[in-house]
Amino acid sequence: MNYSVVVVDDHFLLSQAIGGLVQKFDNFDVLYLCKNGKELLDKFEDPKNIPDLVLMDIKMPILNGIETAEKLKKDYPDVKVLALSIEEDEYTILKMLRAGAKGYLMKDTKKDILEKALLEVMLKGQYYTNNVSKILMESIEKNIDTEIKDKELEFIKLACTDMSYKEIANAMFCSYKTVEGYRDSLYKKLGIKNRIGLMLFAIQHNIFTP
Amino acid sequence: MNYSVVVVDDHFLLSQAIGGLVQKFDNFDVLYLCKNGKELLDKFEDPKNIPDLVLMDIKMPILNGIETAEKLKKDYPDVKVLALSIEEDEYTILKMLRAGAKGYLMKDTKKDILEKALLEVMLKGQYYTNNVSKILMESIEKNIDTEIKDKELEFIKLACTDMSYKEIANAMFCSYKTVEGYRDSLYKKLGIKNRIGLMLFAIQHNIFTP
DNA sequence: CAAAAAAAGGGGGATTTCCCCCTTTTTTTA
DNA sequence: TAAAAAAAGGGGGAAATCCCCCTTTTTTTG
Repeated sequence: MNYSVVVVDDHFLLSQAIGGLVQKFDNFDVLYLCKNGKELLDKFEDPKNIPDLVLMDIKMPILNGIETAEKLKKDYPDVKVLALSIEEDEYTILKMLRAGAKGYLMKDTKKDILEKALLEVMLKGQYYTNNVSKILMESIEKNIDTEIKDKELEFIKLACTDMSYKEIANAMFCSYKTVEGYRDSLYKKLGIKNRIGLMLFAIQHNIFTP
Repeated sequence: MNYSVVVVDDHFLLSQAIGGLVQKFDNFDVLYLCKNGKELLDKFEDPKNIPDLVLMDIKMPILNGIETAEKLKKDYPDVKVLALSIEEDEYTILKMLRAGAKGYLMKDTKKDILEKALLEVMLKGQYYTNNVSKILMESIEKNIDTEIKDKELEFIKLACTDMSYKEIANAMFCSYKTVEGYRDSLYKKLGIKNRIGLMLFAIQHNIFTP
């Protein structure tokens, strides 16, 4: 009996391609494809649509990968989730793993690595590439008390631009004072003292890639 | 008759190793090794010490590669200069080429590339690796009127640090107002409006590598 | 060598950033 | 559901940054 897999990705071409690959693997069958998390959860209403493993993008419209993974962890804890994304920053990857993903693959992963990852997740419960393991290790070493909120992450990315805080507030649809709040809280918890320090932090943690 | 080569580098181990490589090449002989530009120019007093080609580091004590190349261009225009350095920024490479170097090689260049470069410089007058050609092309496209001075370059590198301008002035042994002058002139000629913009520029042009 | 250009230094004001400490609203959690 | 925590917003002052315009000294160049 093969393991059943569902691919969730808003880029239909990509999910089709990946579905095609998975279908060819010996121990796996593709059950169906979805365009976002909402569609997936709707499908799950019918128990025969619940797969062994979900291969899911992070950035998706309506219900994104992290939110979907959290719901799956709560309501369908037996379904394994494997994240599949291009170039996310360290904190997003970390959040996806905290949300219950058993591993994280780059979209340009070679097909035998994909097969290996699928198998390991089904057999051993998880699969981490070198990169991801490194991020995990570092996050354990350094960031015990430094969890960065979504809005703060968004702010950091804009702060790596030559925009003033006033302009950033505009872009984030919030008040200037709120933006100052994000900045102050980040400066405090990251132990930095100015915007250049924030930018250096962002580069070092792949939040911003120049 | 083989071409004669002199290697100039303050790291004696390295210049010995490179000298050894060059000696083995079919068309080249090593005349002698030098530790800096001053030593080289002293040697040149005796005409039989003047080689066909000088393979020279940029960062050296007493007389550096750029200054030496300028003197050679003036007093010994027939001697070809090939720069040999690790990870310099775009503007330093450009300055070395303006000073008369016929090409620029990374220190970790493979030995057949080194041989190829030496031959091409002797036969065709120049050798540019892909990287260097790209920098040259870009400098022609964009930076016609933007030449960055030494002190400005030094300032940019420090501005990519979380130091305040006061601290930078201290580090550069000059007044705070002078540093402000460097900044203002850079902002004007690069068309940027704040320190983040300067940092982005520095990263894009390999002046600062995070 | 004289004129021109560049480097170094400065004054002063407008703006932005930094760093506290505070209130109200929303969200979490026990 | 009540208490606690977090998010959002704000006041205000000190410091840093930005942006002019100016003088003196040094260097370059015709």
